[in-house]
Amino acid sequence: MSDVRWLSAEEQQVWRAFMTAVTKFTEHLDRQLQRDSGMPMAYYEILVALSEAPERALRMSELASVCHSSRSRLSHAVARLEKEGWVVRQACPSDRRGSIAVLTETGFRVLEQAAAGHVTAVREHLFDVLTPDQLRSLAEISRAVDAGLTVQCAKVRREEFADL
Amino acid sequence: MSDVRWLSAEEQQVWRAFMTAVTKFTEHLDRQLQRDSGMPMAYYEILVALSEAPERALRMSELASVCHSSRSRLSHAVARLEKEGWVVRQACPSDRRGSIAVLTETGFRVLEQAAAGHVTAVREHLFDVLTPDQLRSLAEISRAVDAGLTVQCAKVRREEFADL
DNA sequence: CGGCCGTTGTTGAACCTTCAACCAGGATGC
DNA sequence: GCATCCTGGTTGAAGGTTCAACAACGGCCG
Repeated sequence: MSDVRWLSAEEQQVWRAFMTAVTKFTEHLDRQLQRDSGMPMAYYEILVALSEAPERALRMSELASVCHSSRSRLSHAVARLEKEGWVVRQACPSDRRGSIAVLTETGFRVLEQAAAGHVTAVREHLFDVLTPDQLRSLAEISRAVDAGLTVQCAKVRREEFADL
Repeated sequence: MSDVRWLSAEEQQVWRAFMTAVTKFTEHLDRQLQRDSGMPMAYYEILVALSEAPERALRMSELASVCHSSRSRLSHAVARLEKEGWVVRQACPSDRRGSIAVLTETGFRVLEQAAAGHVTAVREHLFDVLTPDQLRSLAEISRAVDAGLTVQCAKVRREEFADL
């Protein structure tokens, strides 16, 4: 257990700088959306996903995977979005278990409004403060981290299988 | 209002890759800590901050600023940590409004345990998947984003003053 | 001193997320 | 057909965060 590879002083610096930036950044975006459009970022992303889908509709499970959200979370979220009148749920014709979330016209207009402020904030605090080189790096880094997590999760799933 | 500088296709790709990576990464860390040590990452960071402070003690307001946390959040969090016996609150001798959070011996040991798994996860999914060059980039990028947010917040505060 | 304002910290309500439990419907094997 | 298992989706409770309101204290200036 004591064979932990602790972080060096420089590594700690990088790590903390990273976490600070990410925390402040996402907090800023979240607050902006909440203040200007009355929804947290997770809900905004649900609306975006729906708006880009054919017919502006997606099955709950697909929507969950597109949004990197758990089924449960999505269920609660869509319930709220439905109460606002931004989304409606329809029965799925091909699978009677299924539920299809559809973006309403009202929801689409709300999304358009929200997008303006959100994109502006993203540009202002991410794209405007980075050089083109840094942006390319960020893309690479993001893909590497994502890939690392995906591999790891596959490995964990294999181990779970091994347990049974 | 329509003078929004929307994102180009490439910019959108970078933006989504970034958000996906960050979301998955923080979610992974949070889940790891919750599972193995029974605390969310925000609470872990409170314990870390206390452990590094002289006497392992900090005033609530300082603790809040070190952890980038609101007073309210910290108050709730410390209440929970106190219930676990990991932290105790003492009156501040120099300022009778003040409250001082102190890490207990139990809390310190819990933190040591938690740190092993946490640092391992961070190394595995961040440091191990990035090249030294990418790490240097990431540090720069983080600092740039952080700086951009800090400037912006200062500007907002000035505008609030202007309103009055 | 006494009034006023800013700071410190807590509280409760509302909201969001997580987790475990659950129901209903498909899919598979006998 | 039916027993079994897996999948899709919802629900309620527990825990975390946010926001607004508040109480208590310090600091400042008349």
